[in-house]
Amino acid sequence: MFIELDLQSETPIYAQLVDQLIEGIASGELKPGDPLPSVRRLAEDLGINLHTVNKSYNLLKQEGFLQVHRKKGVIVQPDGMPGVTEAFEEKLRQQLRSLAAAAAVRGMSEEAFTQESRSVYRNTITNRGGEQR
Amino acid sequence: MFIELDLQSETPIYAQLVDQLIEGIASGELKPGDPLPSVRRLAEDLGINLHTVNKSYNLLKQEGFLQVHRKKGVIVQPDGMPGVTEAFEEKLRQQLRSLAAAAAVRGMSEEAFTQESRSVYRNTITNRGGEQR
DNA sequence: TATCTGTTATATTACATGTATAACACATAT
DNA sequence: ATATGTGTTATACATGTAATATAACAGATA
Repeated sequence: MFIELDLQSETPIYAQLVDQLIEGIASGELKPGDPLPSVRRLAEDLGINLHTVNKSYNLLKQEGFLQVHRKKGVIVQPDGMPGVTEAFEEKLRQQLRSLAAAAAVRGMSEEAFTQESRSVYRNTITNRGGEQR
Repeated sequence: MFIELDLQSETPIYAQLVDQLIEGIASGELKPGDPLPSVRRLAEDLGINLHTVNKSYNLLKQEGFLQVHRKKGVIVQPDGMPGVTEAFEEKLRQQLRSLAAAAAVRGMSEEAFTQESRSVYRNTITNRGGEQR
């Protein structure tokens, strides 16, 4: 599992980590039941603090993407991922609204925006990391 | 121009304001050359501080969506909006990647995600809750 | 002259982020 | 049993951001 953090980014480290773990699950690189590194191990590997990793893990646990087993440690949710809840749809729409408006103002067409969304979705669930085009 | 702020939201007030002004421009509710309220006026109307409005205006000015005229005050960019820059495309893709992964993990199909994007784009550039213009 | 504009400066409060130690209960391997 | 590793919790500290509060300035306006 590749994880690349940008310590200069305005996006918090714990949020970058959450994003990349979700992308790992979406891409199939992380499968249900797979173990994740311990908070101390991953923190050391990434050169960050234990509590920052713990915060990410807890957020993912709270959303139902991870489980914590006293025996197996932290694993990817093996009993089915959370579905498309009303809360998620609302958040998705709100974020898309912001992106769509910024795109439209800059002259990006409906088709271009829609195709970009489709393209990103495809790259998300298949390829990872590499550049293309 | 309706502006609704959620003071309880985790999204900063200045960012909500930036978003809604861009949506106003995208929808056509705000047209190039249109004047915006003064920082003091808008701050008072919204019940927030002058500097918060000023921060939003400055961000929008810096991105090229607003102009500040010594005579006309703050107006919507009359000389053509910024286009689809490389920096914007990169930011758009990064945000879409996060959304697409979260959607995919929850079982949202490519088609559903794509159609949601298209739908939101359409609602953005057309009518906004019964405005006349 | 008095008022309004954006702008700048300073100060303060509150909160988020990230780090740093330390300790706890539980499980596991030697 | 002892040592080690696990997630978890508590406390503390430094830094930066967000938001507010006053105050002042230069330029435009009525």
